Amino acid sequence: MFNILVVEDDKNLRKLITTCLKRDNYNPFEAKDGEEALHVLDENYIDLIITDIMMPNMDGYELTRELRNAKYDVPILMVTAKNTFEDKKEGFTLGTDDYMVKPINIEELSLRVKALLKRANIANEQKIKIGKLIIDYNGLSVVRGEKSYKLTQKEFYLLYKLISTPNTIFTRQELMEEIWGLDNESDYRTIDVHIKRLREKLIDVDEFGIETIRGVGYKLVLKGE
Amino acid sequence: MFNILVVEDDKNLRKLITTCLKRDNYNPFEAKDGEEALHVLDENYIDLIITDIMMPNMDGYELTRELRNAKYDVPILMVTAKNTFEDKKEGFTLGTDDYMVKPINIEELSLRVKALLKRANIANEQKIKIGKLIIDYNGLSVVRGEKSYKLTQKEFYLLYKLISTPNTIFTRQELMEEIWGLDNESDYRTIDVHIKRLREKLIDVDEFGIETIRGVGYKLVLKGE
DNA sequence: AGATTAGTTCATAATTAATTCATTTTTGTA
DNA sequence: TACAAAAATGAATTAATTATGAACTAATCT
Repeated sequence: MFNILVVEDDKNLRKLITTCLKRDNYNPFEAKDGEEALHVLDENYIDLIITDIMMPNMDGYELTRELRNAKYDVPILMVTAKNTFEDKKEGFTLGTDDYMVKPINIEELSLRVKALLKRANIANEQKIKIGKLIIDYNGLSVVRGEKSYKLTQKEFYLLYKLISTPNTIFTRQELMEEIWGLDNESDYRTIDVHIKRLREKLIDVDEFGIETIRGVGYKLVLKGE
Repeated sequence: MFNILVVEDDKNLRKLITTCLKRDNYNPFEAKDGEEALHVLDENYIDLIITDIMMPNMDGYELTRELRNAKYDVPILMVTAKNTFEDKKEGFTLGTDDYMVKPINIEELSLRVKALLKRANIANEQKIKIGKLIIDYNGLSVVRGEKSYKLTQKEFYLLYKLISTPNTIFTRQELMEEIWGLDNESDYRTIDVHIKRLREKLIDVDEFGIETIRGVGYKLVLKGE
């Protein structure tokens, strides 16, 4: 599932686009200007950005410039009423990937999003972002900045399961069936040991914690900053 | 210097486009329909294709279909008078990357070509740079300043695959299918041996390292600079 | 043909993940 | 507070995977 950020100050258009994206099985995020977009990007892993140009506070050009300066290479699709060649040139020069002129055909937008995702080669990225932490399914690792915590398969899948639905208790049986398989006969203590090792390895990760619910199972809780 | 193939039956437009491409320091090739395009592609390495849709013999749709069927992933930009949503949908569905409606602004075409090449870069760029290191596809070597590490074909392709998407684990099966071919029956230990030799040869390259993910595969990680 | 190089296979050693088990610690509650 | 149940922990064990050296085969060059 791809995470797509829609940056657009016109609420109606924004809703129209996100609705369409949802229908196409994307996971849309919203921001009403560049500044808000940067915040969303800080907290979430985003696969593609659709942005308007003219917006209050920080416009689409500025947003694009900021991102490219920060070597952030996410595909960007500009959607705007500005139709002169100079405007397009400005957009492309700043590093946008595609440019559509309003009024846009929402279906064409969908096609272009798909083409861009394909070309950007992010066909199967699976990452969960929590603050500055990135849970990287493809790399089986937890990364924050330079630091990378290496987990083993079982450890990672266990963490991934817990973190996919935070604040929800999973019984040992559920975890066992999901990660070890339905027929597995292993002792439930095995899970305890893996939980222990996870806690140990991620001792200085303060974005979340794994809590024991006595008599029930485990849950992962996100911690406020 | 990028090689760009222009497929267009209208001679005037074709010349206009190629002239513009030359001015932008691209190396244009020409074809007047899909069939001719296939011949050009047979004989030359092409980085990007600009194609009309309506042409005699083989049209742009058919050309795109042929190429994508053959798993030929070159970026394609369609330029056409067909402006209905259905036409665009057809184009994008077949696997085109961008779509421009005639009459086209030749300068915008140039911008879009540039954006596409940039985005497709990883796939077509024959050299990858990492700090002072250059991974040279043509020379099958890794070069830093004066020093050059010579790799064999298999070793190089393996490294190249891993380094094209760093921090991502590739299973032995994926690597085998990609480098040895889908039908290959070789032992997975073969990969281990090549990995070993790579590590050996590149022992004093500290820009990256190849990590074993036990039970999964291998991944290449870039080291902090 | 003979020599050189690249690639593969194989047996064995080394390493690591996963599991089990025994013991200690924690927790809820009678 | 004491007790029993549950969970945490450390250590040992087991099972599986990977690394490695060397032999072998195939391909290429002279």
